[in-house]
Amino acid sequence: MDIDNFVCEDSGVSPEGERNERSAIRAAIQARITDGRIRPGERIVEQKLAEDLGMSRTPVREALTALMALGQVTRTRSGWETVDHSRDELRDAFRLRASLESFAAFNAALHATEEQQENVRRAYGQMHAASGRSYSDAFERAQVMAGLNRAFHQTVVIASNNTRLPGVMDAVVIGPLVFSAFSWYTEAQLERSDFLHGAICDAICERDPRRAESLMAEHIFEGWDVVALNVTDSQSNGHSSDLWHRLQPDSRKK
Amino acid sequence: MDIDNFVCEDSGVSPEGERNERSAIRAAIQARITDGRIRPGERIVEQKLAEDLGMSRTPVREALTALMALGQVTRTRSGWETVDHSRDELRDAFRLRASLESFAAFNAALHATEEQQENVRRAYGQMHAASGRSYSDAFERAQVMAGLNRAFHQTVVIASNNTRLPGVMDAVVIGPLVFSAFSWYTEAQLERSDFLHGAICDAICERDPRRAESLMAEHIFEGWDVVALNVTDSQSNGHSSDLWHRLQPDSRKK
DNA sequence: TCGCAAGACCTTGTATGCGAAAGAAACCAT
DNA sequence: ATGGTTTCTTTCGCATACAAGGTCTTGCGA
Repeated sequence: MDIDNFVCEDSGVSPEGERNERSAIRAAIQARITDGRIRPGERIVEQKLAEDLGMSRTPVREALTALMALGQVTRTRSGWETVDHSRDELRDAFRLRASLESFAAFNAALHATEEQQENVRRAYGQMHAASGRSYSDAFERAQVMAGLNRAFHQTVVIASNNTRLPGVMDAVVIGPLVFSAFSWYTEAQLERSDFLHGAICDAICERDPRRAESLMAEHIFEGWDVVALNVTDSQSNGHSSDLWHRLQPDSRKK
Repeated sequence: MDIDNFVCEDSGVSPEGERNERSAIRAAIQARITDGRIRPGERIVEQKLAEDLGMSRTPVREALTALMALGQVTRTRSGWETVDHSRDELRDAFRLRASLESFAAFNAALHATEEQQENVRRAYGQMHAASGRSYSDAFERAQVMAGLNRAFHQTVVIASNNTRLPGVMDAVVIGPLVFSAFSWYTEAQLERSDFLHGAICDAICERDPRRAESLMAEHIFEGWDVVALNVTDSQSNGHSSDLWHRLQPDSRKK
């Protein structure tokens, strides 16, 4: 099997309902969407994708169905395509995410175990370190940072100890945006983000739910600020990362 | 096709990504789960279900995949089964739901159009009327009330005008519980619920977000109170409605 | 040159076949 | 009688076949 473990961060806490093989396929497709190899609004042909992943249509189809339930792809009259959110939809998604992640932070501060606190600290530490590093190109930076960022937020969500939450988050986070956002951050904004991560981390470990909650909300809203500045008006059509296409010129297959 | 339009409330706002046929299948299965024809934790055999619905395994499989992404069924080592939530998981789901529906109510109060306000009023009115009616049996009552209740909450969610929210709610509401809950409500509790619905309705129409928010949270939490009293300890195993099995004795197919 | 229509091509939706793996049952031995 | 092993049955996972519907192209006529 030829599945690339590229930005292949598995959905994290696999909800114990999927077996690896299966979620690997989904993750592979998801990765293609988040990092921009499949652009927003682009059509997806089952056969092509199947060949590309070295398998038959059936499992691909299944993965796409799951992704549809998570709101990442849609079915058009005939065919699949990745969703291309309008600016309003993006705003909605961020507001919702602010609400949910605040909830997560609040509960993490309340209920996180020692070990989970440690995980949050570690995730923060890694990201803090990574924001100081230098990178060969913007793509690599975005890739690394987005991955670690995702890990941090996921750790907090898990630390909330709400069994239902991780699954729901998958339906809220807009992959491509979080990814390309990191190519939009200025140095100052990156520092600010890092600072808030640290503060959130502290609030959780000091068991200060209200503080963790409001910090997280603020953090997400500031994320929206960055996105809002960079997303063109209404129908976004490719708001997100052309990064991959700009930086990986070899694979410009049509 | 032999799909029953029984408790076949379509997912409401079909996220514009599914076509009727498809969502009808999903709804049919969902209905079987919510009203207890398929019990929590019960195994699902693709072939059986397919025959039962008068179709092949493939579309059934697809529907199940979608339901898995929504956290309503899981894949075991080999096979499907409906999720059987532990008491803790149910608590988590209700807390999350409280958070999300508060968010919905808040935004509904802020952003609902005139027409949407009217829809909320109407949904409340219908449920208010229905709680006065008399019913032939407990099953019918639960069925009608659960349906209208769902409609009311869905209307509020839609009135929030957050495009992302309806889809997310599907992953949070535990079907079987909302259904059987209505067989647990005492007369007083039903009245209380009705009262809160009215208050929520008012708060939304008077554009009082904070009030709508806290009322909704309270409403959900009180819902949890009822559930908490009726759900047996940890691993629930059939906490929910045996209603269907008790009241529809003819279809006791094993 | 442009518009419309017919045809070819492509893509999905559903059904079905087959191999593999899990589960159940039966059987043997201790 | 019980435990372990072996066989047998069930059920899924994946691949593939075929039909229906959509899309694009091409060709003809105005």
